[in-house]
Amino acid sequence: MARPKLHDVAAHAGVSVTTVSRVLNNRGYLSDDVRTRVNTAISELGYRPDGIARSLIGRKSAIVGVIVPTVADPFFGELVSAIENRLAERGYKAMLCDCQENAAREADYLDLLQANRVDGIITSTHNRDVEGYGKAELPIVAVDRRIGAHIPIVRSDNRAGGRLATEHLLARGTRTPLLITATDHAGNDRAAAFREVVAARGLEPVVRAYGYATPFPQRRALIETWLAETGADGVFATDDLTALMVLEWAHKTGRAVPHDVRIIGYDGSAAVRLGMPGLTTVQQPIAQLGARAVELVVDRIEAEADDEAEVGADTAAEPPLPVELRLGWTT
Amino acid sequence: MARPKLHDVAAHAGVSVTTVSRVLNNRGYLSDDVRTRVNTAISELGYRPDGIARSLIGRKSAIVGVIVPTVADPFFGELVSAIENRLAERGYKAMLCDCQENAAREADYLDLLQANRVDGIITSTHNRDVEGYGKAELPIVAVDRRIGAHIPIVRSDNRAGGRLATEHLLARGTRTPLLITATDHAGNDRAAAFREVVAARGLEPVVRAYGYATPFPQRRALIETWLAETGADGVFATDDLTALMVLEWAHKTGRAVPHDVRIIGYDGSAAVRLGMPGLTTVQQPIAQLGARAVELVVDRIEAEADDEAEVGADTAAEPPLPVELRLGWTT
DNA sequence: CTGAAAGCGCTTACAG
DNA sequence: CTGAAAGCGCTTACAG
Repeated sequence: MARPKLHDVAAHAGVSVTTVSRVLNNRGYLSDDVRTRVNTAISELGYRPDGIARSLIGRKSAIVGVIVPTVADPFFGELVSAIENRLAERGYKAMLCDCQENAAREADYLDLLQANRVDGIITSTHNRDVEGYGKAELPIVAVDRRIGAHIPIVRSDNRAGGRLATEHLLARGTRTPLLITATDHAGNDRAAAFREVVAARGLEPVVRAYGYATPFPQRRALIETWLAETGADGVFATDDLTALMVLEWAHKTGRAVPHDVRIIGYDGSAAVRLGMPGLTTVQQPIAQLGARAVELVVDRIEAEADDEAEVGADTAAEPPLPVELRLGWTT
Repeated sequence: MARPKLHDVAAHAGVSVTTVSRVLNNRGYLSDDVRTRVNTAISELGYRPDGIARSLIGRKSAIVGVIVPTVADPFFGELVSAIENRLAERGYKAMLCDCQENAAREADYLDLLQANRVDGIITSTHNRDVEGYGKAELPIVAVDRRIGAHIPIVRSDNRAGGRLATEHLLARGTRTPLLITATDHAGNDRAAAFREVVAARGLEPVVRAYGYATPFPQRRALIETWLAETGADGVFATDDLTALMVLEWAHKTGRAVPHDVRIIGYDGSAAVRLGMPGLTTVQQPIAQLGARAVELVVDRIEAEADDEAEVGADTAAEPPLPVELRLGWTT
């Protein structure tokens, strides 16, 4: 038979659909007899409630939208994996939106997710100025990204990370430190920390930014140009993939690492740790970032449903999670 | 005002809800006047149809479930990114199921996806013998994985890839080739090709399998043991991350690459190409794999909806997509 | 403790 | 060319 519905279960058990629904949702008073009969009917028929119909009523879909630049990037892949798993533990599903570094698509996705009645959104893209987050009337949590005054941000301690990396580079004997980052704007705490620490030693902070949207081949070309041009003997890359590009350049051009040039990355995704454990890097607590974002968004969803007092009006001030220096042989 | 509904638009435009629905779906005859008034009302109210309600009627949710071991792995991350993007182009959303290499969770997900009325499923995990795929009554497509007689498989040419890799290793002067793979079962075409090519040269094929479920630290330990024990001077790893672990071991133990040991990987994900372009590897057409899987599953979904003749009963025999040798300095 | 009825926001025959 | 009504598969007041 086709997929059984509530009606079929009710007929099979000899009760009303109301009663079946109550057993399913465990609400109201039920005699043990009825409960048993209904449960038997459910398993005999292999009944599974229709999530769509349920969503239409309660205004809960139990789906959270997850917006990222791209899961092809190991950092975001690991973050999404952590998010999805924590969501599953809390009974939610993840609708994945992979923006491919494209701001226009992000705005579309925001619309799409709301049309599909997701209960909340976790967003972690690099795009600034995406319209729509302000207007959205559902719980939103940002991961390492500032998108609006009232949107809580989950992040790790970028300033401490930037400081750790830079101090380590200098401690290893770097005289001409270079920072390579994606975008060098005011909110870039890793860059800010780099500048502070370097300047405090009386050295000159040199910073180069490749831009998120730059395709990989050009990005590599840019980076190699900067390395040659600056003659840096220590490089802090604010993501591991860039650090590995620097390492590759050193290999190609016959520089000894760390003797001629010291290299430190940022992120510490499992993939990089596995494939290139020798890379010194600042380890972000990726799983914790994901889990914390889920807690915040789900707590808000459920608080709204319960009509409770607004959950933590000050969650926007989440304390940053700790980072850790992971030593390899590249420094 | 709260989210506007069809009723509100109808009132605003002075027509019936039926008419608004027809404008929305562009079906039946409509006078231009009515069409214009409705469209105006829609934009004035900022109306967006409710996807949930729509799904409940047409039995289409426009959601496809995507089941993978984990997007934290760069290969699967890139695959999912490609899948999600092609799905978006065809008007579908992706519900992500990240199994964390856990067969039990995969079975749960299969259930969950059906309860949420996804229109189809793309699956690409390593688990064998997951119950439920046989019983599922919706379009399913597997990526590089055999799960049932009638489930089409999208894959690249593993046999050719295995041959390319092995021949290349031998051409570079390897005398004692070692294959490191996840599981050494009959369906592993890369391993089969390795054995064939090595045996044809009168050498002895040595094969070691670490098992998907093995946690990373143990995996590394295993691999290092094998490398020491076999004294191999050429290693073919059937995934790039493992190849990078071999490279790291060579570095740690002072082996020169490729002089003392040649190393070739498999997959060629963008992340690895970017971070470690020097790795010789067999490049899979990851984006094409994802796109092709989407075409197959969406074609089937839409054929069912149109009640057309069964789409390609023989799609299970999809020809494999071509792979390519990518040369680096590790061989 | 249990059921009949209304309704979630749409679409779709069926009339007109 | 347009509308009134039934229905998608559930849940939830409201009665009893």
